[in-house]
Amino acid sequence: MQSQTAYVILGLLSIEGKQSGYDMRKTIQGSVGYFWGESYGQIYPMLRRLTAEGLIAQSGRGGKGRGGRREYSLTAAGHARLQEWLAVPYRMDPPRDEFLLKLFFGREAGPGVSVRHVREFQEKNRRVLATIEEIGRLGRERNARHPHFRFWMLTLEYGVAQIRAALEWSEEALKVLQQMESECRRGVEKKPRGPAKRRR
Amino acid sequence: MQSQTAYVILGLLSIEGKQSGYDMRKTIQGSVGYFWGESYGQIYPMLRRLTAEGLIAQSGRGGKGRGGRREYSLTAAGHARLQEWLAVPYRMDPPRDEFLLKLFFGREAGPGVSVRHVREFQEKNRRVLATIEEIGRLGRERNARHPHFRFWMLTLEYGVAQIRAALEWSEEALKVLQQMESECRRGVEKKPRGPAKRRR
DNA sequence: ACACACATGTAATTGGTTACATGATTTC
DNA sequence: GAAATCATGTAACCAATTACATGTGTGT
Repeated sequence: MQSQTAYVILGLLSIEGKQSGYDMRKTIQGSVGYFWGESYGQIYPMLRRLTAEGLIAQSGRGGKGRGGRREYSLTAAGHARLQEWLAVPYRMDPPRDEFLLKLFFGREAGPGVSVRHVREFQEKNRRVLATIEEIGRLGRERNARHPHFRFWMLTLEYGVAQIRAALEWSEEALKVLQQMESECRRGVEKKPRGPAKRRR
Repeated sequence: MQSQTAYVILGLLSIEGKQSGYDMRKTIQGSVGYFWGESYGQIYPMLRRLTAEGLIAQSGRGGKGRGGRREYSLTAAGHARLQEWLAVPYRMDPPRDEFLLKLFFGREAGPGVSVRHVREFQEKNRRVLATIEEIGRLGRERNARHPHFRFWMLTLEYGVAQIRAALEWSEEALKVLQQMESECRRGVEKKPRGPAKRRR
């Protein structure tokens, strides 16, 4: 299927014209960072592969041995390949959410533990929300007339909607869990061996 | 860090008492399936490892060579390990959303392509919503008094909230994209070589 | 001269999917 | 006894992170 990393790179180059591997990582973090990540360990080998396949090419200095900045840009073939990929239905990669997993098994550890997780969840989400909004602010300033702009805004708004929903849910979840916590405490007062809280 | 798969297995056994690898996969699909997946290729090797580490043990028939059902259950050590893991803050695994990626680069292919993706997105989400609601229905019928029940409901409600937000967003997104599509068409009428829509 | 950010790359390892091969049990 | 489904397992492969090693250019 050729790693998705390949297409992030092609896509990025289609927007930015030319970038180095280093640039790409930065750009990714500052634009799609909240829903996509790439590590250098993925990017550099992929740049080689894409060059070998003729989908991208180095602008300017050719080999130049080691060290030094190398910028790449899309070839016609690369551009075609990107468009092909865009037209293919996306596949959902199997979701894995450790937060929900821990919450699901939460009974095993008592509500207090889950309360901590949910609070952490709130904080993380608020931080991500701040990042997204910052990305949006920068984008609007600098790119409002860029032809890609409305597509970017759509992804941004999606992120915002998801996080808002998550935060609203988390308030309700906290209430439920705190309710359970206090039941648990009362239970323990009345009958110390009551609603087993620890030790199966 | 020892694969998360290990903890799904431990967690499952803590709830179900004893299960075979085969059971586990089924159970996972029918409970946490919408936010977690496991393949046999992960489960079986992990069952060996966990047995070797003494965190789970085979109930009943010991070796018995090959073939035949093998049920496992938690050992005291396994139970302790699960609780340890539950208490550790969860880590967010780097998100990767191919749908958003294709939408982000959507300009490259024209709004029509994105419209298709968003429609597909709606359908997928509606299907997942149906599954979640089915899981919820079954859960309420069979487990409403189970001590884990309220934790399960929390994860379920989270899923529902996320999907509802996604669907609401998708309606707005469609409007925007369709607006772009019609602009695009009008543009093309006026100047046939205009906002390149297809064929690089 | 030194520090620091910029920049590229590789090796080791893990995590995971997929496809395949095979055996056991039930049901007709 | 054939078919279906229950059940276990392995091998090949791919994707990805992490830690490490190294080099370059700029400012002080």
